[in-house]
Amino acid sequence: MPASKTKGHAAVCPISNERVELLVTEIIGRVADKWTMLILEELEQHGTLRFTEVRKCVPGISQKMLTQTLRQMERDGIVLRTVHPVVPPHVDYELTELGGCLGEAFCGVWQWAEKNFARIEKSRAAFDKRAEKAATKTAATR
Amino acid sequence: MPASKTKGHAAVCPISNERVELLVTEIIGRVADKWTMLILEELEQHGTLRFTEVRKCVPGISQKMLTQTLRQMERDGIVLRTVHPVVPPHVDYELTELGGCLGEAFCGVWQWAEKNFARIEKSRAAFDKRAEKAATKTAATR
DNA sequence: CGGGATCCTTAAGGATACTG
DNA sequence: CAGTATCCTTAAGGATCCCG
Repeated sequence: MPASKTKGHAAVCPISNERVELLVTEIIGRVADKWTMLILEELEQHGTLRFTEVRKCVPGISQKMLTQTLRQMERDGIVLRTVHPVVPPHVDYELTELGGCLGEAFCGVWQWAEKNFARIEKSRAAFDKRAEKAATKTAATR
Repeated sequence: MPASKTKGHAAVCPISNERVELLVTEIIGRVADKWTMLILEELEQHGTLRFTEVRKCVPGISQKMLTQTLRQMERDGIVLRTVHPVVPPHVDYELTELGGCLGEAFCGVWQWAEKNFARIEKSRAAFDKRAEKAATKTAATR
C-alpha cells in the first residue's frame, strides 16, 4: 500500500497545507469525471482528433457536454486546442504532456475495471438478492 | 504509454465486446466519483472506520451522500460493511481486497494531482486571462 | 464545421425530522 | 449511533435554434 498520498505532502511543502489539500481535492473532483475520462482515453488512443471525431468516439455524449468538458480540459492544461482559421472551421484536439501523464495515471483504474468487472457484477447481483430478501421479509412482518 | 486499455481486451475474450466495454465504462463512471474517491482514500489510510468517523474524515459530505456512496461501494464489493448488533448501533466500514486494489490504482491519479496542481493553477489563470481579453475585445467591437 | 445562447426537464444533492 | 423518509432547491444535462 503506497503511503504517499496527500498527507505525504505535509513534510515537504510549508505553504498552507489545507489549501493544497483543498486544491488537490478539487482537481480530483474535476478530473474524476465520466466524460473527462472517456475523452482522455480517446485522445490518448487516437492522438489528434477533430471535434466531430471526438464526438463519434465517445458515444452518448451531447455536443454541449463535449464542448464543456473539452473547455475544462483545455483550461486545466490537459488538452491542446488548435483552431485552423479556414472555412468551414477546423479544430484539432490533442493531449498535452500533462494530459498524457494523467492518461497514464488513469490507466491503472481502467485496468482494474477491466480485470474485475466480472467480480463487481457478481457482487452486485449478490447484494441485490440480499436486499430483495430483506425487503420481502419486511413486507411479511408488517 | 501503456496500450492495454479497453481495446486490448478484444483479442483475449470472445464474449460480446461492446457489452464488456459498456460495462467497464459504466464502472468507471461509477467509481470515478468525487465522494467515492475521497472515502476510498480515507478508508485506505485509516483501515476500519465507523460511519461518523468517515463523515469527519471527509469534510463537506452530507450524511445522505455518505450513506448513498457507502452503499454503492458495498454493492460493488469495494467496501465491507459490518453491523454489530448492539445498542446504540455500531457499524464498521473497511475496504475489501478489491477496494484496496482500486485504491492503489487511483494512487497514480492522486500523485499526479499533487505533483501538478501548481501547473494546473497556472494554466487556469492563463486561460482565464486570455478569455477575459477576448471578452473585452468583443465588447469593444459592438 | 464548431460551437454559443437559450429553454426546459430531470436528477443530484442539501436540510430537516423521525426511528430502531 | 446509524441510518430512512420526505421535502425542496439547485444545477447538470439534453434539445433546439442560430451564427461565423
